[in-house]
Amino acid sequence: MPPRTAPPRTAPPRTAFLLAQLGADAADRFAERVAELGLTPRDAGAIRVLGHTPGISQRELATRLGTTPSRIVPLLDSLEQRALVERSRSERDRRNYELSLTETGQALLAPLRVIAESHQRAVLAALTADEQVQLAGLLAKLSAGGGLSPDAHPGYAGAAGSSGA
Amino acid sequence: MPPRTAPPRTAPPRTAFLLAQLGADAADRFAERVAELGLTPRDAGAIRVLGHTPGISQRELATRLGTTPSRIVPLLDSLEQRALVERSRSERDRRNYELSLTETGQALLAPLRVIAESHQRAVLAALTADEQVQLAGLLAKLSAGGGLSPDAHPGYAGAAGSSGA
DNA sequence: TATTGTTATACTCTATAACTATA
DNA sequence: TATAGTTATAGAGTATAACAATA
Repeated sequence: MPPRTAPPRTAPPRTAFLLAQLGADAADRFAERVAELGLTPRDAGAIRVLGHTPGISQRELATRLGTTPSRIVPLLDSLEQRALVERSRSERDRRNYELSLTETGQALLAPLRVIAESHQRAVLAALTADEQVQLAGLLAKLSAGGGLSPDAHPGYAGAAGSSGA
Repeated sequence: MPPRTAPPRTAPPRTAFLLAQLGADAADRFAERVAELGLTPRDAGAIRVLGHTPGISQRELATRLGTTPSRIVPLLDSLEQRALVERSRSERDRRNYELSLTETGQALLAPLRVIAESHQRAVLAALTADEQVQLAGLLAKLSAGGGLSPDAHPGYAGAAGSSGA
C-alpha cells in the first residue's frame, strides 16, 4: 500500500481551464433561469443597473455593461417595447436620455434577486457552507487585482468554445 | 468601534457571477496567449485532443470539443492548410477520416503546454500556493457533479455579455 | 468642434438541414 | 437505410464608422 498521499503543493495543471469551464456553465445556467422571466442576461444586467442608478445615459449604461452605445439601442428598444424601461430626454442637455425603470420594470427587481439567489445556491450546491465561504473569499481575492468591472462580463467573443488547456 | 466581524456563514450574493466573470476573463487571456502561436482556443483544443487520441474521426472530434461536425470542417481545413493536421481515409470504413497531427503539429504540443502553465500561473497569481491548491480542490468538487466534458466549454452563445446578477 | 444617440454595414460564430459518398 | 463528411443557408451577436440633432 502506498503511503498516505500528502496534499499537493501546487494546483493541478487544468485549474485555470476548470475555472473557465465552470464560469461558462454558471453563465449558461443563469441565462436559462432569467429566460423564465422573458429576459436575456443582458436585459437582466440593464435592469439591475437601472435599478441601482436611475437617470443614467445610454453611453453610461453601455460602459457599465461593457458594450458599445450602438448595442444599447436595440437592447433598450426591446425593453421599452415591453414597457420595462423609459427613455426621457434630459432637460439640461437634450442630447441625452435619462433612463429609468417603469413600475413594471421595478417589479422585476425582486424576482430577479430571487432567481440570482437560487441560481447561486444551485451553482454552489456541491460545496458545504464553509467551503462556499472559502470559495467566495478566493474568488474575491482573484478579482481584486484585475480590472474587472462590477456589472459586466468581458464577453466571450474571442474565447468561446473549447480551449483544451 | 464595532466588534471584530465574525467570518460570514454564507457566500456573499455575487459569488456565482464572480465565478462566471473570472472564468470569462481567464478564457480571454488564454485566447490572447495561444494567439501568439497563431492559434485560436479551438485550434489549441483540437491539437490537444489529437495529441492524446490520434486516429479519431471528425465526428468524434466534434463531440470531444462540444461542437457540431459542420464546424469541424473549416477548423480542420485551416489546420490542414497550415500542415498541422492530416486527414487520411480509413481503410476499414472509407467514409471516415483518421485524424492525426503532422510532425509540425506535434511540435506545437510542447509550447502549448508551456503556454497553458504560464497562463495558469498568471490567472492564479493573486493567491498563495496553499490557496491555489485550495481553489483547485473546490473547483474540482464543483465540477464533479455536473456533466462537464473534459475538453469542451459549453460555449457562451446563450450567455455572453453582462448579466448583472 | 465635440458629443449623444442612431443607423448602416460587415464580420464572426453558430447550428440546421440538404447533399455526396460510402456502407 | 443509415452514417461520415460537406456545403448552403440563416440566425444571433458583435464592433466600426458614418449620420442627425444638440451643445
